[in-house]
Amino acid sequence: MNVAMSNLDLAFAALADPTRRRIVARLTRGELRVTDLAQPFAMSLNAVSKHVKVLEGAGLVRRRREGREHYLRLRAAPLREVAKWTSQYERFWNQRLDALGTFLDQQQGNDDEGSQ
Amino acid sequence: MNVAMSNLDLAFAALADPTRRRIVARLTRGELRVTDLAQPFAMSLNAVSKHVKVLEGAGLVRRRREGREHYLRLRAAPLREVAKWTSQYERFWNQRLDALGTFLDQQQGNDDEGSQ
DNA sequence: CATTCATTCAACCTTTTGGTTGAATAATAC
DNA sequence: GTATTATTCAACCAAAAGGTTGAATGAATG
Repeated sequence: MNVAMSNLDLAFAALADPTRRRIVARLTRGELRVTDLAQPFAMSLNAVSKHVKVLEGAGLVRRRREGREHYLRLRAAPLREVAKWTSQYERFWNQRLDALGTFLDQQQGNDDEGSQ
Repeated sequence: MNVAMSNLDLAFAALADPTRRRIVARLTRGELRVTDLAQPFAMSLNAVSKHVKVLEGAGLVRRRREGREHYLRLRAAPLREVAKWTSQYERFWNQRLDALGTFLDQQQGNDDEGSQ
């Protein structure tokens, strides 16, 4: 992406890819080397290596070099930022819409509420 | 993105763009027409219209047509999913690393903890 | 009805993304 | 010292993303 991205931008962008979210998930069980990490994925090691670098750039992964092996560790701090941003909207969850929302519901609109 | 994406994929992908996150933020104050929405952005109306469609595709925005005007409303349910996914990692925030993590900290590694 | 206004559609363009393959580098093992 | 192993670097590629402009559609307005 663009040059100067905010931390939040970087985190969201990094997490937008499902493979990278799987990597994050796998790293909760402890450190893994790049090769270990790549093992269950149906893509080249190189591809995984790139994904790791994206996560690293977003601060979601920390790398510890030990000889030729690179151990990756989850660093969840950026996830906290994502959670913080997201939970700003808690009051809008539950479809319990505030004043305006309910008003609009009443005047029928196109109400096919069952979608998604 | 690809054909069949999960809801979570769609939500994360939609939120990866800072413009779209701004749109979401603006919609907390109530419904807006596409034109209103586009007004503060330094890009064409068409570009904003596209962003809205992405958000709609991810279920983050609901559209209500009234004559020629389209009123957009926030639908935060997908944000809840994002929050849920994210908060799986709460226990990793705070650098209070679990068993393995602390073990690794002890054997020094390359510990320049102050970054980001 | 002719205009203007609100919006999308369609085509196009450039940059980014996500993947590939084939070296290069550098540490370990034989 | 020569393989082998772990990883990155570099070049390339196709597809997607994010933007543009110009035209189409369809309501509202004079």
